Amino acid sequence: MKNESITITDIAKALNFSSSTVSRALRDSYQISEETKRIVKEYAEKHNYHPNLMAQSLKSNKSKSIGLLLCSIPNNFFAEVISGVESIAYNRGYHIIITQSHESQEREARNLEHLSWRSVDGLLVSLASETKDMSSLQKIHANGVPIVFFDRVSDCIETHQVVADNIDGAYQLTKHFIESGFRSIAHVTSPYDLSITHERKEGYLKALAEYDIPVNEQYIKYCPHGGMIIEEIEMAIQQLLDMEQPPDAVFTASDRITIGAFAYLHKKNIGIPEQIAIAGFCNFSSPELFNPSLTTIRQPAFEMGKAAAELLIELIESKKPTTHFEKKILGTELLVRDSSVKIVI
Amino acid sequence: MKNESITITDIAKALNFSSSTVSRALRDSYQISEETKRIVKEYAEKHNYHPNLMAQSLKSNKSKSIGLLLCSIPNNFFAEVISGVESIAYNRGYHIIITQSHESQEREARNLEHLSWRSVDGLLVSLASETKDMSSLQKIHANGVPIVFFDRVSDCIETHQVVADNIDGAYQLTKHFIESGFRSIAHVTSPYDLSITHERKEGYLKALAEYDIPVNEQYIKYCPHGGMIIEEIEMAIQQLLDMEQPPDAVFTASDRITIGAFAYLHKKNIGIPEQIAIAGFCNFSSPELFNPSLTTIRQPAFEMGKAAAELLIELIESKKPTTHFEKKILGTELLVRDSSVKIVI
DNA sequence: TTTATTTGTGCAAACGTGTGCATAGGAAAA
DNA sequence: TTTTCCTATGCACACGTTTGCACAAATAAA
Repeated sequence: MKNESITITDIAKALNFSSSTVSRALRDSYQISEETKRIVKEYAEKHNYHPNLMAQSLKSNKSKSIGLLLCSIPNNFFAEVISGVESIAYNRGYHIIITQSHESQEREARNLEHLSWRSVDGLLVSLASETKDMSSLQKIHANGVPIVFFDRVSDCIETHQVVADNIDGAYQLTKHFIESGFRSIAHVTSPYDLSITHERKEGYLKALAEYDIPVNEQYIKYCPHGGMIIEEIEMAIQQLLDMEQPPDAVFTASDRITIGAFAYLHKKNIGIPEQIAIAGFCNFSSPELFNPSLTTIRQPAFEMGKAAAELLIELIESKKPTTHFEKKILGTELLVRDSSVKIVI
Repeated sequence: MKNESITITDIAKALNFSSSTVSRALRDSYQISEETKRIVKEYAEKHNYHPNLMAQSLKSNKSKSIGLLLCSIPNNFFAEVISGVESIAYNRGYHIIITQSHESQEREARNLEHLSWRSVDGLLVSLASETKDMSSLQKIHANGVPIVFFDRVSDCIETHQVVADNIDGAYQLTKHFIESGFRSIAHVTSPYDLSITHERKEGYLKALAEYDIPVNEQYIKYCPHGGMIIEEIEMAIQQLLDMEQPPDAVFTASDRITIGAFAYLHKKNIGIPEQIAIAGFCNFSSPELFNPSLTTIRQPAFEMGKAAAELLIELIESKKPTTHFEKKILGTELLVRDSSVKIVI
């Protein structure tokens, strides 16, 4: 890599061409004769030439990199998203720069700043649950950096969005609870302001309405930090259990909340699903091994990553400014297991 | 980022200095008067100047990036490693480029090639289980790119290594099995050639020897693809179960093998731990929720990532060639749960 | 006063590519 | 034959930074 690297100038000298001719030959310019192209390409191939990406970047003002803004890497959902993004980016010649917000608005803003210094060509963003102030994101976007939202989206910027079908997923799960015989279904969910929170609640309410089950606002609990703080999950569950009419089932809205709530019920020796059934959104890898096996709604995380990356690269490479933006909604998968099955006594 | 970006030349023009003076002032060169430095820095601060990293890279031939070569991102162990690496790299001004080998030697070689084209300043490598040919790695290293191994290490290159204390972890777990009353302890492990395989087997054998338990070679099963192919795990377990004297406990050597084996026993309705106990290396996040709760040895993945990144950056930035290399061994944690407890009938 | 030294600044080249413009040589048209 | 046009190539500069060297001005030493 250090010693063996050949430059265009080296090739030019060796073949007695000018560096511009070599450059054009390698890029298949129409101005160069076939003969010359052949000679140059052969020599380049033989000497294992590869363009210096830093020089290209400097010249073209394109870094061939895309920034990824998400909550936490060791979270199965995001890890799968990353994997999906990588699979596309790799083949299109982009590399990805990952930053973690850990749900903190302040870290998110700092990360955005860093990414812009790195002059990324575009951004894939899943908002931190804390985030209310979108100004830094809007500023970057206004400066011409394309952005694609995934998972936790926002309308503060007019651009593509890639999400799971949160409404339908929540609807299917709630419906499943109802059809299994549960009537008092609680909902423990993410911070109030997130897009996913609204959508999942919408699906939940839709199912309840369809079966004429009255909505009990006491049954809906928000976790302001998205479950980053385990106590907020535990408190929510405990409040539900302490109610005069505790729910007989609980629908949890995210990976962390689902696992946290499940673990808390375990810790408190509360029978699942006898005392309370539980199921929710979760991309954890082996919920079938849980005790009892856990009913989940899986999001197509890998595909979401792929789709988001494809849309972003399209935006980056498009010549004319894009005017029509797409909201890509990918289907979820309800996997019914023991934690949501009514046990008739 | 696009519009607002100010260059050194802009500052120079605005303040009527030459660009070299500005450059030196910003880098605190002793040649520049305090007064000038103050003026330049103030202006830079005010106009939100940030150096163009691509230009710096081109000039210095340092990309300020480090390549990460690992098996799979959505594997909790590696996800935690990445997070650890990121936490260090971020603060030291490096960004990381992640590539996945999916345990394939061929993809690993391709990734290495790509990373060298990207002119990374250094590499963090955990070998794919298939890999036998180290020549491409050695070539890159010979060209002056520092490399630090983590987890799956090799002696083919003289450099730093960061590993978990595999011998002790395996020893502790095997000892725990023995002290719980198990005597026929099988070992399902990774491909024969990996460093971790040897070390974990060594700890296993050490514990057996200590308690004068004869080694049954039939009890040791290798998974040539490290469990990427689920069938090889299932076959290994089935072979153990089919033996005339089947083992009463099995020690599994990696995340994937542990989960795969556990799931297979589930599927086959084999009582854990009554018929066969199981425990192993596993960085899965919630093994206490399994049915039964799963005894694991946790590796300090996040710390391993941090340590590896620190060593690598030290290598990259060191002026004189490093001659003394370190093998950093980080302690593991045995978490005893129900899957490894002898049930007395 | 002259000479030597220090201090602060600018010039110009370099890193490796890409590209607008000029031009030499040859072919085709007049 | 002269003029026009096309083809293939080279020149020179730009991208933003860094750095060796030169040099002017100010100061210190002789």
